[in-house]
Amino acid sequence: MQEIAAAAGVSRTTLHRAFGDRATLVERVSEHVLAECSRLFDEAGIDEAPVMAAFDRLIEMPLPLAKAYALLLAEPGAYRIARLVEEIRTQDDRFERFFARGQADGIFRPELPPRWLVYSFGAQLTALWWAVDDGFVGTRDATRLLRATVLTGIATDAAAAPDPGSEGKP
Amino acid sequence: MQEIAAAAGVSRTTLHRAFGDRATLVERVSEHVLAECSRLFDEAGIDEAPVMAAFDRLIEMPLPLAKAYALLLAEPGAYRIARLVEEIRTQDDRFERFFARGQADGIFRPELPPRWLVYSFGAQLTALWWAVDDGFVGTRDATRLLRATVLTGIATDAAAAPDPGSEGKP
DNA sequence: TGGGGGTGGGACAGATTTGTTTCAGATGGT
DNA sequence: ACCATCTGAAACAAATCTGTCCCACCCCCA
Repeated sequence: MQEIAAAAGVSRTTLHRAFGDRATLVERVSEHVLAECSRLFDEAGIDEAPVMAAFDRLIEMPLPLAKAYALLLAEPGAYRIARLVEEIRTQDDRFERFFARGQADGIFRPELPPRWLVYSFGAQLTALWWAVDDGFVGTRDATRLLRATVLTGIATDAAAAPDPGSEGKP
Repeated sequence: MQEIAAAAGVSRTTLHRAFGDRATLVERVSEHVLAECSRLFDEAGIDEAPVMAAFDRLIEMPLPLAKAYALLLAEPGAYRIARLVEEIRTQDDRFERFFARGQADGIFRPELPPRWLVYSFGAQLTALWWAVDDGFVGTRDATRLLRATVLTGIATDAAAAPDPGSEGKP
């Protein structure tokens, strides 16, 4: 509480006046993050817009939201609030349907479980915020790097298709 | 402490006798995790073995270590121990050199900063543990999914190369 | 000049955590 | 049976955290 108040630039007293209990504080913050996330999904049109276009809008998500979402998932107290757990599950399911739709449309590889894509994408989004925060990635490069890594991976085309079996050996 | 002791199946007293202070406990555990990680890097031969072979050995890393490493990075107290921070930096640099070597050998895309590859790979490794833990990914599929997602991404070959410009439109 | 309304500092009791000590019981080797 | 060693339960003081007061202060508006 002391640290939170200090980070927010207010006193512990004010923090308490604004949110009351500690439990209600995490609840309010979590609700806000989830709602913001849902709003971004809406704006990107992940339910109905063309998959690749929605994907491109999605990866421009503001990084601070990714940070907040990661911190929310890292907060153990959040999992004790049934409504929040339910909401997180709902969002995951929604995101999973997006990837499944992409697979049906031939955009995403069908052999990868859509649920795994949710995890993988989310993890890389968090990693991107972290890398930017640590100063290793510029804000300008962020979207490009995320798009490249998520969509086409890190291997070169030559290395990714070793079936022809004619490269790499001296 | 109470929870840690319970999770370890011992009493709080024994935990204290074994590690003394709480600070020294996190320090000892962190040291162990870092050392284990370094040992796995050695075994995989990330400094000198052929890049793709080392990569394939690396992605078979035991998931519990990824879990422990993620928890270590999530522990705020760890960053107050200068030696640990230094060690983490050393490991990151070593891993970054691995990716740079892969780029020099034509295995990894040269346009992605090696440091970002460290972040992206680490994030997906953590995500994989999480997905397995949540029951969405079987232990048997784990390595395959990680390899596919990291190396070649999630897009189909058709969607990944939209330059020819002849697919996806009805 | 005189209030509202919001804010911070300080103080407070209650709860929780932490580190330590003591003692009783279990284990295992000789 | 005996001793060494380890463990857990309980109790304890010290420290920290939490939630709530109260009061002084500041700022803005009338």
